[in-house]
Amino acid sequence: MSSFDESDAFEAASLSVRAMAARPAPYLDGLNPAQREAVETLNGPVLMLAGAGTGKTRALTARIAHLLATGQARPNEILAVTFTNKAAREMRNRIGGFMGHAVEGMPWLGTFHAICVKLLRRHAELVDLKSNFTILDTDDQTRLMKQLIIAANIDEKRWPARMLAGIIDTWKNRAWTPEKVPEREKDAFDGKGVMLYAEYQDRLRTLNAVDFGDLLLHVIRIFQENADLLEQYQRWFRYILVDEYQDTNVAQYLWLRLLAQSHSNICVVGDDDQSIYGWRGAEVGNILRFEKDFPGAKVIRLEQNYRSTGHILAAASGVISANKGRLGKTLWTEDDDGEKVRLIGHWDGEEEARWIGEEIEDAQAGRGRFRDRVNVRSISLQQETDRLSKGGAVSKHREGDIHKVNLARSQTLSEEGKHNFPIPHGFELDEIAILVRASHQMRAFEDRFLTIGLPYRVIGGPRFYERMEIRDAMAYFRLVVSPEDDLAFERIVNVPKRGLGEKAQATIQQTARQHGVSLTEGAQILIDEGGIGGKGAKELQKLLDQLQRWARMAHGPLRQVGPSDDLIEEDGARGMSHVELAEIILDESGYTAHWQNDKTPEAPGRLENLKELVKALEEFENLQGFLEHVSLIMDNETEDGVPKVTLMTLHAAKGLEFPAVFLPGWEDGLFPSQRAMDGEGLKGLEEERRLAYVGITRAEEVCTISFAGNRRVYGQWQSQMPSRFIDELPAEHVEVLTPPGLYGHGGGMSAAASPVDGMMRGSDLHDRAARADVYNSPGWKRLQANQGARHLRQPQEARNMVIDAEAVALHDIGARVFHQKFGYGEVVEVEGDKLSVEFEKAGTKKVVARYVVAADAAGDVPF
DNA sequence: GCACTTCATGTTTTT
DNA sequence: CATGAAGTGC
Repeated sequence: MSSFDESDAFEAASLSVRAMAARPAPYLDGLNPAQREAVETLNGPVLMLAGAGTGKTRALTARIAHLLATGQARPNEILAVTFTNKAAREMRNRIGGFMGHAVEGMPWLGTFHAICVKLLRRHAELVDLKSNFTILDTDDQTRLMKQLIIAANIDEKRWPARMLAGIIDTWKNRAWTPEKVPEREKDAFDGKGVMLYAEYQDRLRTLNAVDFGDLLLHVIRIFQENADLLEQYQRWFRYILVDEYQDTNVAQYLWLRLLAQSHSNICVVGDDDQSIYGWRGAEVGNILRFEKDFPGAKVIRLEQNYRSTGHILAAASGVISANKGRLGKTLWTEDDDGEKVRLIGHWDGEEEARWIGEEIEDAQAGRGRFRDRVNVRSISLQQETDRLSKGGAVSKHREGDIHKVNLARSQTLSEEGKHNFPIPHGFELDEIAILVRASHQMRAFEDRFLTIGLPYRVIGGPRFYERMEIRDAMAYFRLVVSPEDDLAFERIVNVPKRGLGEKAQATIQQTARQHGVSLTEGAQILIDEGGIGGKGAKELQKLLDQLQRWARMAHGPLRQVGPSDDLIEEDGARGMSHVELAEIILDESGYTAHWQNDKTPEAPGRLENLKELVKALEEFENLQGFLEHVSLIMDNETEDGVPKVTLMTLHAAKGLEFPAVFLPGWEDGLFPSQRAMDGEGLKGLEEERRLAYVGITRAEEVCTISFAGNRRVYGQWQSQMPSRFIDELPAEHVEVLTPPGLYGHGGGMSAAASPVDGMMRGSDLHDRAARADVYNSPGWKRLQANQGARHLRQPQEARNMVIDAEAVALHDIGARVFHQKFGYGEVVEVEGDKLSVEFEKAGTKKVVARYVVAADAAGDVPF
């Protein structure tokens, strides 16, 4: 569990304790006046402008608690919409905390999509669907579109399916059905976009399927075409709350407007400065226009920030103030100024990763510049006790209104208000995050952290349910649950290989189409007609039989349909759980074996994932329930309890907070990203700037921004200019650290570095040019002048050299060594200061010699 | 139908 | 550079 989750859990728990003390309205405790107003203004439209870290979720959940506690609404009369399942879950938990018991009901608290699924299952027939429709994910969508593109005889290379998917998605975000796509967009996709869109919708209807966009659009259509039904729901949802309103797209806006227009009891919460999903269809305009859309709206600004120190907040405000057309908020804090935002330039991306790695090690151990760190910070008692108790350093308990906290020196403090806590140590790893603009930037850090054995976790990346093996397995499950799921059939007919190649599959398609049946049935007909022979026919028949058998097993008590003896015997297995069934399916289909026989390095991991999938099944009643769940939920957080540094994109970081944040790669072209600016011009730049704002405001205590003078982009070394956002940082809130790689080396950097490093650095000429760029940036100069550069520490290279000399001498081929992360192994190759080591558990890895010690000296690792 | 090659491509991604 | 998709040869 990450830090924010835990602190929330604690807060919820402690609040529920208060509730039991029978106070009248516990959810009002500790709210500031603005929050309180937001909670108590129940009727009419409310726009809650909540800046970063201003207790938005707190206010939102308290508002719901207030609605319930005052009897204004019953739990099922509140429609509360979020964007993520995580946010919905958190809200549910918090309300539970306020109310002192689990919230029964609240069936309409969820994501837009989850709520729409619910509505659509009820009224599917109104849009020509059956209520058991399947929800396609992006992969299914593109495959389907690819078929349509090929069928329409369009060059699939010039007009790829992914592009069409993107276009249609954009249209759906704007609530454009094929007929409503405006004239100016009609030349999209070689002029065939609209046609393909219409065909795609047709295909979906025949497949009894919808995509994510449809969930919204179908419901909108139902409401528009059935006034009585709409009215019913308008009456039903007496109060509407929307989180992250700045992220809503046109379709979501229309959806909300339909439901809210009768009573206008709609409260939206958002921050225009944190709108970072414009490229995905989010319309900042929705929040900017709210007062016009809902006349008489009360605008409440939450401006007191409880998260970041003064300097951090001021730096963030300075950057965002460059944007135009903001609703405008002035964030302030009672907190101390704290440490200034730290800014540092590096020679290149690797140096940057190396430096951050060392900073983290120092911070973690309370070493180096963190050694004397006694950070006095005003925070709430809960936060502090929670923070410290994670390290097992303190115990905490309550006596009435008094918290007892046993720190190194025992302190007794009253519960309310803020206190100054000396923090006599650095940071735990899970209090540190590195936030990057693009996920490929993570690599440098992963490489580095692996080498030095620093535990890290990557948030985002390929998600669990998007992985090939998981999708394959789920296709099997889908097919068992609904044999007419053609997309699932296509996916797995030949996985594992059954000798059913392109040709055979095309024949199945053809047969199915001729008879107007599903692929499963088509395949059976094909076999019966003898249209397919040999090994393929045999394998196909086997698959079809298996599918039927699994389906019977899935349906519990069997009707007397089993024709053969062994099927009857299988009936004995009717009490079988869906978990066992899943295992059987994966086994008998040969899918497990398929990966067991696979010798690629990923195979073991994939098998591991399959095991996890089966484990995840346990939480559901049956396969159907599970499939419904995963089609909407795509999150994936596995925790092993080891504190780790978090690596993620700025986008993924929205809504989170960390005591220490590193923001690397602030270079023009990277951040702000060139593409964002090319595509959307000023609009794109402003969104990038909001991203910068989001990044800085994630930090509670220490925020470190960095850039590199050189970076390898697509294999080519490029010299980089510091980001224009660096120019926009208000100098008085920034401390410039001298880049170690650029200090005290003269021109002899390449020569002084190790041979390997020397090679990686490229020519001297290039070096000089790049260095000039770094120092010529206006922002850099200004900051230098303002701050006066301070010497930071001994240059990195020089420190390493000494150790390297020892390390290289120590390890020869054949030596048994120990590595902090990979364990014991044997040196198989030596190249300068890099060793190839065959580890007993981790396989063969390249590591830097100084991070490995002779096996018998494993006790005193030199870091 | 499969293994090996060449070739283009290269943000962000709540559901 | 490094990854994935499409193309080529067996």
